Amino acid sequence: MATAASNPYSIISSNSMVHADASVMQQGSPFRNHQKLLQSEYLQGVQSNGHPVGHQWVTSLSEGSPWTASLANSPLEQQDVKPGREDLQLGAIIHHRSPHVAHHSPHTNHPGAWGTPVSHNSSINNGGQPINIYSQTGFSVNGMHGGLTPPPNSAQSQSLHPGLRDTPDHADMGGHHCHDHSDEETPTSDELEQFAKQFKQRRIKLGFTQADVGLALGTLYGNVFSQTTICRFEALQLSFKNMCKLKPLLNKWLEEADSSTGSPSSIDKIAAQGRKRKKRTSIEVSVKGVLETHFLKCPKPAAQEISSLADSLQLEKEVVRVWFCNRRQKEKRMTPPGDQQSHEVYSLTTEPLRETP
DNA sequence: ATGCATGAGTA
DNA sequence: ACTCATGCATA
Repeated sequence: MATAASNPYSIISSNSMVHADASVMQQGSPFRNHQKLLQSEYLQGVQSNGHPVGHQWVTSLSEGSPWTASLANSPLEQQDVKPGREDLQLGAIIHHRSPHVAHHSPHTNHPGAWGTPVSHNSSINNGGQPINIYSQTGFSVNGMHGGLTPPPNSAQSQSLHPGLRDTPDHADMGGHHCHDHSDEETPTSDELEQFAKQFKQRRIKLGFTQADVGLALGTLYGNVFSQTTICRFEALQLSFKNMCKLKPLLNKWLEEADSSTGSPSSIDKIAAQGRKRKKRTSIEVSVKGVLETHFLKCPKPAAQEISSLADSLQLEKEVVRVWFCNRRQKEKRMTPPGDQQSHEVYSLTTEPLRETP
């Protein structure tokens, strides 16, 4: 009796219309839940004739097949294509990441290896140049933070030093100058955890939803993020490297956010184009169990094995393959499933301590 | 908050 | 074909 009564095969339902009015994704912000209001046409007032950057968000989607349309839509990447206005990417913020990333342990039983920050070069190049701040526009047009009246709370702001971190350790790469960037050095997993928690607190206090932050990052720095990503950041459900990359951005936003409390920040959003996406196949719990079992035995099944597995489970091979990919990714997150990084001392089963005043 | 999915970059 | 970063859709 799972919900997946429909055949996993014919999931090519064409009824997956884009309902943009779905506003059910709040994580329970006590303040107010903003709407999504996507699909808004974002028109560039100034359009360069030659438009050096090839950003195509105003896609036309000349698709012929469902989700096979290969649009070169890369919303954001650390390489280029900053979906911002014309005022950011002029400087060619291109930079390359490290030539080599030495990390790849064959074993998968020990995902929590974040205690040892190996050499992670800070691939986040934040020039930190004085970007022009938001151009405040009519803040009620989008129905955004027009009503955002954060209580002038300025009390319990903890002491967060953005950019005051001791260099953890990076003993590798013999013979190189240590750039004296007292800012974005590789944080420790502990610092990340703290920051994430801090960030969440502040965010909520300021009355922003995860989605808001994601959008704001886009308008502020040109990197839009979804609610999902923000959520995962707060929950430390990203890879270590990914966390490191996002931290400075979110940190920046934090500063902006509480430095301009009450001020209308222009939050325009970029229209999300409609790109057909395959309907999410829901795998029955029983089937998931089987997959899990297989995963424990062999996290990386060969193609053929996947085929047979898919066959016996009556799933598309692709679905099974993706499942394994996602499963592997999950193992690599900072907070692996089942592991609770309870930071507070609440009543534990093994601890008779339960006095919470 | 998460599960399944997409796509660029790699090996 | 995999990893990785990321997000739509959904629970």
